[in-house]
Amino acid sequence: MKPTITKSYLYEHVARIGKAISSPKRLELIELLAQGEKTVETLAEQARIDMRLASAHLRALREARLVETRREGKFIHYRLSGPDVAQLWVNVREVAEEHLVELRVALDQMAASPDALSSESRESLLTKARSGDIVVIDVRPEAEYVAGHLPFARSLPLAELEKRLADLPAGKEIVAYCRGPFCLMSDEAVKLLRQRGYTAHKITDGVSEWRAGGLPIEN
Amino acid sequence: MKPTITKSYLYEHVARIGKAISSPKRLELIELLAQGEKTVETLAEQARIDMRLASAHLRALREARLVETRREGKFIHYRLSGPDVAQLWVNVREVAEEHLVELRVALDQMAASPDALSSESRESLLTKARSGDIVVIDVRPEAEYVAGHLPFARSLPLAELEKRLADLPAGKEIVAYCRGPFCLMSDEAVKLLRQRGYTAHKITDGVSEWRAGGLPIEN
DNA sequence: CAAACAATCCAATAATCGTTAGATTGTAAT
DNA sequence: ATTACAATCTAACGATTATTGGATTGTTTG
Repeated sequence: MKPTITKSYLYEHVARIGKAISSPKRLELIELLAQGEKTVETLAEQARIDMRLASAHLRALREARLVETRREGKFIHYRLSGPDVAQLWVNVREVAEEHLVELRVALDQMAASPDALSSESRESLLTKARSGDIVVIDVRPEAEYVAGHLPFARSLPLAELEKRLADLPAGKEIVAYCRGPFCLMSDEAVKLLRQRGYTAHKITDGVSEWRAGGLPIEN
Repeated sequence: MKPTITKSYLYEHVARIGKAISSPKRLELIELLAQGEKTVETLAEQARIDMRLASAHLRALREARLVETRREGKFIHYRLSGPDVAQLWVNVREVAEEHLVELRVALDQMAASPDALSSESRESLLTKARSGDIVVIDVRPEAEYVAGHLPFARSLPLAELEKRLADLPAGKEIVAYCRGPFCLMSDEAVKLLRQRGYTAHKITDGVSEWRAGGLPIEN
């Protein structure tokens, strides 16, 4: 017997996606997964929550078909089920930034340098990076750099920045980025670099924002 | 005293948007509001729910700053607080269609003619409409047509279609549209037109989908 | 086979949400 | 003022959700 399909049945399914992104923890997990495939353990550690809680939230995300899994030995790797999921996260975050004043003031207070990029400055950044005029560094963990990074960027994880300062050319302007507007690693990198006499600033774009802006990502 | 701003505080605010769109009824209200400003009464009637329930859901949407209000006499008119909200609705719906099989099969069962538009076919539809090769009819209530409609479309509400058939040229191909992929008014219009000997089909695009496709909307 | 460990499952609690009913507010018309 | 009516508010319920602790599954390693 065929189930009666009502109009509200359609909205119920779309609401499954809404429910999945209605929890702060799950949004954080999505943002982390937008940086690349990760194990439950890594996700729990990076989101600073219990592994069992992470597992429960990932289950909810999987039931909404926003994430998929792959087993490798003892580990289960989670990934977003498509680039449209990362795009959705960016979209929701942008709507929130546009309409929720509290979020805007919080972002202003947190970020040392707001430096939001318009699409023109994205292009000009790309040009300057290509010509070697500036040095773009990716301060996320190396695994995330490997999974995808901005063009012409080199990997220089925040944790290793201090001991690998020699890798950076002396006179050049440094541009740091990390996971996106909510990530503070690039701020810390800029702070450290300026203390050491470098000319450095950050951009709020992460890989997802860059891609959402229509620009290419390297692997 | 300044509140301590943690990272999770940011995600909590984004989750407010997620919570707002985590209810089927609220999604339906958003879709209705994407057709233009409406009173609570109209929304309750068109969503087929009690006005008090509609009011409660609209309150939730207003607290998430997705809708705004305007008073006019006894009536309170609700509207989306920006075009990005309609765009978000389209985005969430598309993610749901992409990943939730149940939704896709339900849509296939409901719609007589699926006819999803790619961006090329949108352009070619526009060309044919401009040249007068086809007649595009907007079968939504007239108020929604007035609030914004596809280029070259004429208003012919489903409720009046039968008695206004004379308005339609005899030999021409008719293309009907309504509120979007979840709306069945265009299907009913096509059914009626074919019974009367017209060559008619529908497109699933509504105003929001059309705009999300980067094409212009007329007023 | 046993030990170690990643990850999930199960059960229980507290908190939140959706819905309904009844009472109340605000505006316009008589 | 009184009436009518759009809309909101308040209270209450049952249902759902987030979180935690403890037990269990599945895999690798010795």
